[in-house]
Amino acid sequence: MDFDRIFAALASGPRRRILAFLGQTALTTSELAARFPMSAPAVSRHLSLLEAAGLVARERQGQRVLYRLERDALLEALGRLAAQVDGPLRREPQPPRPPREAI
Amino acid sequence: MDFDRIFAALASGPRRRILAFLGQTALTTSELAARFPMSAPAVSRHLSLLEAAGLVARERQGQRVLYRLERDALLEALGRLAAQVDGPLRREPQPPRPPREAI
DNA sequence: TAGACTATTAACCGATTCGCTAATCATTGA
DNA sequence: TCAATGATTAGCGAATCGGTTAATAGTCTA
Repeated sequence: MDFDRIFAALASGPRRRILAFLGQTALTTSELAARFPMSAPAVSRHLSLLEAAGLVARERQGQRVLYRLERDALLEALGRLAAQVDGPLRREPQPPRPPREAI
Repeated sequence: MDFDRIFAALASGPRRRILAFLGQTALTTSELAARFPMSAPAVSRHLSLLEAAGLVARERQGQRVLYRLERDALLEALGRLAAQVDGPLRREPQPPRPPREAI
């Protein structure tokens, strides 16, 4: 898992907003660009970065490219950082919980 | 809550490692610097940034300055991002859970 | 296959980041 | 009050980021 790349990607407000949009529904580059005060090439580069981090997946549909959120990758990264900073006292073995509650 | 500053702070690997150390125990600047292949001024600047983001708190003790992790601020930020990207289907009202499990 | 449309890459620019060393500030204690 | 110690700030250079416009690539359709 690409921890460094993921948190580098999350450092950008526009990228986090892109992720929030994609959390609602998958969107194409131009659909996203229409929602941002930013050129399409700029959006495209943010998406490339997010894809390299494994936070979004792309799927070509004809001329368009549809992006969707890789929700599990993001939640796993957030959970892993949370675990890292959980002090020893809080890291005592706990009964496994179902995935949704694990993060 | 300083969302932008927090995720900007988390973009740096050394800073995340600092947070992991502070998750175990509070440490002074020089104690941290001894654990990193980095000069004390560099560590100090990372700590200033983390403090500005509200992720650590400083407490002077004589000539030393002790830094401790602001665990709740970090966990709250991670949780808030997680909530932002949780699609509508997953955002259905849920019974409040105790703080530790909320993240 | 030519043209239209979507997406990406290239090239550039200003701002920021991140490390360093040197200098300064803060505190203690002789 | 001066010297020692720990922490921070200043100032510098190399690298990266984030946006722009222009050029290129990929895909559909007439």
